[in-house]
Amino acid sequence: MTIRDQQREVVAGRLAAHLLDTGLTQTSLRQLAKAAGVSDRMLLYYFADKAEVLSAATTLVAAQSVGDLAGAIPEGTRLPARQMILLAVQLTAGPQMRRFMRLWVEMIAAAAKGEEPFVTISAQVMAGFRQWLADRLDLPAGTDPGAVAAVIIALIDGLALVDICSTDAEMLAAHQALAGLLDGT
Amino acid sequence: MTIRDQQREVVAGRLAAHLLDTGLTQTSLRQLAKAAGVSDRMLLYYFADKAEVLSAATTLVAAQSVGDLAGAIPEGTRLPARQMILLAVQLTAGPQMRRFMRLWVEMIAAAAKGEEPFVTISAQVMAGFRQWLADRLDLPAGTDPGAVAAVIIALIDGLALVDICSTDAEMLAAHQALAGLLDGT
DNA sequence: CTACTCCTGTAGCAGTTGCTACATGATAGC
DNA sequence: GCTATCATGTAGCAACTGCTACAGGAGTAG
Repeated sequence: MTIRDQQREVVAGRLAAHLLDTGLTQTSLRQLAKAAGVSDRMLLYYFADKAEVLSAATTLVAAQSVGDLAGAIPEGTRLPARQMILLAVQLTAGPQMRRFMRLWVEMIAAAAKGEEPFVTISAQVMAGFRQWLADRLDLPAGTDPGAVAAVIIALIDGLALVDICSTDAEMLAAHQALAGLLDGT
Repeated sequence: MTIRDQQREVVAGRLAAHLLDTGLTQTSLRQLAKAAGVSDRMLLYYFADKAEVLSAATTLVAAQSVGDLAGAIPEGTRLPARQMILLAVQLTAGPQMRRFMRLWVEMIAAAAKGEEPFVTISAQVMAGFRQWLADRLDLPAGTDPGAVAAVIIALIDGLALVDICSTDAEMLAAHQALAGLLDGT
């Protein structure tokens, strides 16, 4: 492994943390280089171009976050939709995961603008997460697990969207209301 | 009313259409000016700065879209949560409203980055829509209408997010799965 | 010792950004 | 007719953008 390959990993790790901290607000090459503790010149030596830099950093962030999520759900768990929703909402509302959700929203918006690498990566992460969730759902026969997973993801991501424009108190009330909706049949 | 005031309205209208078409991809002053059919110099004569330009255009878009939505729901209607969800999903999935939802996602992401005028406007639109929806919900006593409205908005907006990263077939299946979830039980 | 590849810093280019200084015509009040 | 405000065009500035050309040091193979 050359120095270059080592640095690629080190830099990607630092940029992953940087993106979790700042979202996509500080993503010029010079800002990224500063956050990674290298010169912008070297950033483009380690990676081909800006898209590859962001690609490496965001896939790493996504992998870490999926890992965190997976760690909180024991292997082999299968839950009915309602309980999965409650668990997922609870997990993603924590301070750690909340930062990722905010970044995730920004990534999808960038994908909506057609910006690479976000179009590609968002689609991959979304598909991966949908599959991951579908495999852990316990559904009635004849139900499409992928489609139900998509709905659950929509609710989770939607709450992250609403969170951006709301107060903490409003979010708390919303979480309670959701529990009530799922509870009272 | 001075020419300036007239132009402010004309330009805002053209920019509203422009934003619905292109999202937030073409939002430099020169690009906005071109879309409005004026020079960038004049854009900054009509409006104080870029934030005010975008503010005028986005509030207009939001007002128009809320109007469209309101037109599809007769005055005085009150629906239980499940039916409201189905109706809202159906309305926002149409080709017209879908463009607004995409723009809306981009606006919230810009708000997440702390960009003005999106922080202010997103919060206003979100609060207004939540109130509007709460007033049209028929809920059991003791339930917080604003909180339930927030959950419904989260689901609607979340579906728009998922839509960005998904195929049409996947979205169709998701809509069916949602109907199934609300129907069963 | 030489040549060659890997690594890294300096400097800068061409394009875009938001915004502004300045000049000029038009119009209107007196 | 004179002055003052409104309206509009031309030109440009300073900052930032992604990216690159070039030079040089450091180690290594022959």
